[in-house]
Amino acid sequence: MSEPLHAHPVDPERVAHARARLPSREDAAQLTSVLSLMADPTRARVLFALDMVEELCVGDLALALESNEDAVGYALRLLRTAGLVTNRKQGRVVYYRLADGFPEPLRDHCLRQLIALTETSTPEDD
Amino acid sequence: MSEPLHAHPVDPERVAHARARLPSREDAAQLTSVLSLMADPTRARVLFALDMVEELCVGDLALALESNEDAVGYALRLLRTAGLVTNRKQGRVVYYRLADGFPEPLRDHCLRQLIALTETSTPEDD
DNA sequence: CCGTTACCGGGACGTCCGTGCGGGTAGCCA
DNA sequence: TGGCTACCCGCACGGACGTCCCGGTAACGG
Repeated sequence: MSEPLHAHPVDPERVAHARARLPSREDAAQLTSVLSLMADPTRARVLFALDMVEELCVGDLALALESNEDAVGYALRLLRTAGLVTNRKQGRVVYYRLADGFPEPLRDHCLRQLIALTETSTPEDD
Repeated sequence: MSEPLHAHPVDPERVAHARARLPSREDAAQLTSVLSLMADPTRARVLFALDMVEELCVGDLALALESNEDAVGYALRLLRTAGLVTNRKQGRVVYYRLADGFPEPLRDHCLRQLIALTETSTPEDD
């Protein structure tokens, strides 16, 4: 059989310690769903752009990212659905910006920190 | 034609501003590749666990996560390949821990901040 | 009023990713 | 030495994801 019956922990203390304060699968899923949203080049760059210039319409966003409207539109749809960005419609132009409730830790600690990361270089990926 | 020729930016200033300091696609890709590694419930929880108890072997890790060895093994393989964790083999047991070069910003600002996020609650996901 | 622009939405397709399964190796124990 | 344990690896399947393509709607302009 290949199914694990690793019935005897090697270090039961640590197992208990870890298991006790580990996020539940649901919490982890919720967390990773947010991370997944940022874990895409297009969406991440959309967020970066909006973090910098506050507000942009779809076409301009596509221009700034040097991408096409399809990709940007799809990215915005997901971000909007998740509540990370909001839109304001003026005439036939739709302006997007980071949502008011955009998680500050994400913005301050992740978005910006991670940009710094890429500037120095991430860990070796060999 | 469906292809956008949105030739005239609505707000050229902001477009230029954003485009100028936007991470390149490669940088973004590199960044998101790291994020993608964390954007998975199993891998994220593995990292959380290792951040707490410093060192765990594969079987114990599976126990702590209440997962199976297959999932954990696969997660560890990717994390190891990316250089985010290191392993130490003692007898037939392999102990894993966060790599020395584990990006501190990731650890301090993301891992822990994000755990706090899930405890209070993430943004509305309606 | 007709055409164009800016954007949204759905469907189809190719691709990647995580999981489960089976087999393989190295170390322990009797 | 033989069996068992802890772990790694490769493969095939299913599902999710992103992109392309097309049609649809609402606003502006002549």
